[in-house]
Order: sequence, then C-alpha cells, then structure tokens
Amino acid sequence: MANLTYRQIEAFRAVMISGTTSGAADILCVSQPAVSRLLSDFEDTVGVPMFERQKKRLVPTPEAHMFYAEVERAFISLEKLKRAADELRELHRGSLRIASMPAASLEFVPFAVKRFSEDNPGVSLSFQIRSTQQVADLVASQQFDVGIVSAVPHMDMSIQVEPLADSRLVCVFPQDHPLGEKDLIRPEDLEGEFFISMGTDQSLRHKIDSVFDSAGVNRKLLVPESVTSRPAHRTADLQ
DNA sequence: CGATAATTTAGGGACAATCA
DNA sequence: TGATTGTCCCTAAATTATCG
Repeated sequence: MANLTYRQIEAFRAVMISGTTSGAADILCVSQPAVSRLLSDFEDTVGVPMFERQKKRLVPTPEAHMFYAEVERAFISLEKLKRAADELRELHRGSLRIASMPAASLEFVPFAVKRFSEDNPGVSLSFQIRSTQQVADLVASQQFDVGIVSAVPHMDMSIQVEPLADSRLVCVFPQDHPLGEKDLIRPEDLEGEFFISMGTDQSLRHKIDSVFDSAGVNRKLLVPESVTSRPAHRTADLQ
C-alpha cells in the first residue's frame, strides 16, 4: 500500500471545504485534474471510499466526515507550529513585551514606545495595560519583559526593580472648595471629607489608606464610578 | 572512508480528451 | 459544468558510482 502523503491530505481537506475538485484546485493553486488525481490516490491509500460520485457532485461519506475531523485537528496543530516558528523568528529579530499600569499608559509609555520603535525598527513591541499587581505578576512569570508600576506590590526575587521617576501625590478639589486655599494638605485636613479613592487592587491605595489610618483620620470614601463628573480646578500637594 | 557526480525513481503538475 | 483518465514533463529525493 502506498504511503499517505501530506499533499493527498491537503487535497482531501480542500475538497471537503470547497465541495468540488475545481474549488479545491483554486484553494491549492493547482489544476483541477491534479486534485482529482490526488484525491483518487488518497482514497486508494486509505482504502476506504471517501466520496460518492453523484452527477457533477462529490458527496462525502460518513468516513470522510470522521476523517476530516481528525484532519482539522491536525491542521490546527500545524498552525500552532507555524505560529511557534513565527514567534521564534520574531524572537531572533528581537521583541519587547511591555505591561504598564493605567496611569502611565496614556502618555508616558506610548511616547517611550514610539521613541523606542523609531530607534529600533525591526524589534517587535507589544504593550498591554494592566493593574499594578497584574503587571508585577506578568513580569515575574516572564510573560512580559518590562513592567511600569507605581510601586512593586511585594518584593519578588524574580523581579529586578529600577526606579524610573519620582512623583508627588496631589489632592484635586473643585474650584470653590475651602481646602483649595491651601498649598499643602495634611491627612487631618481631610477629616470627614468626601474622598475619591483608588481601587483596592492598587498598591498605592493601601499606602494612602495606611497614612490616614496612622493619623486617625476618617474620610468618606467614594468609589470613582459613583461620582458624577465635576471639573477639578485646583490641586494641592498631599503630605 | 567521505565527498561529489551521475543515475534512477517517485511524486506532482499540466494539457488534452472523454464521460456523465 | 465538473470529474476522470492517459500522457508527458519537471523536480527533488534516493541510490549508485567514482574519485581523492
């Protein structure tokens, strides 16, 4: 018995997809007789009739449908191999995967990515926005190469930390708010005030909370979604 | 014995003719 | 219109022969 060849399986798959040898020929970019021959060889090799020859039509037998399911699984695996090869090729040329917290993802990181791409054409870049905790996890698990966060949530020996910049925390008020007169805000100034806080998944949230806790200050916490948008006109340093 | 050249073989393709 | 078959050609792989 002759060997089953990749080309024969390709022809079988193309016929199953298109329904005709002519259609299969278009898919495979060969002549229609070539497909007919391949299909015939394929059936001889398999030893089972895969199509009923009706007038102007090839009707797949139940065996053909069963075999086709296996073929599709195999082709999906082949696609995975192809993608793996593509990824290897990309890796050879160079690639950089960046994850960033939302706050840095609007201006800072896109600007840096743009400059990096201009200086390093040929290096493929992927950029995703995640919470600080997720960024740290993605870098720790080596799914990403670089992460931009406000603070590392917990010390992880698999992460190398480089300070990128210092930034100050500010309070934002409506224009007519009494505290807007001050240049410096202390925790006790916010006693009883409505306070729009970060999400609990943000490490900075916990740091801010601990500052107020140790000062014994109670704020009226609001989640961002519950606040109607009011333009903020005044900022002051939070210390 | 390993490298290279020459020959053989198998697979895949097109074209033309034919059938249903 | 679509499928099959016969024939021929091309190419790549496998095998064999030759040479240093």
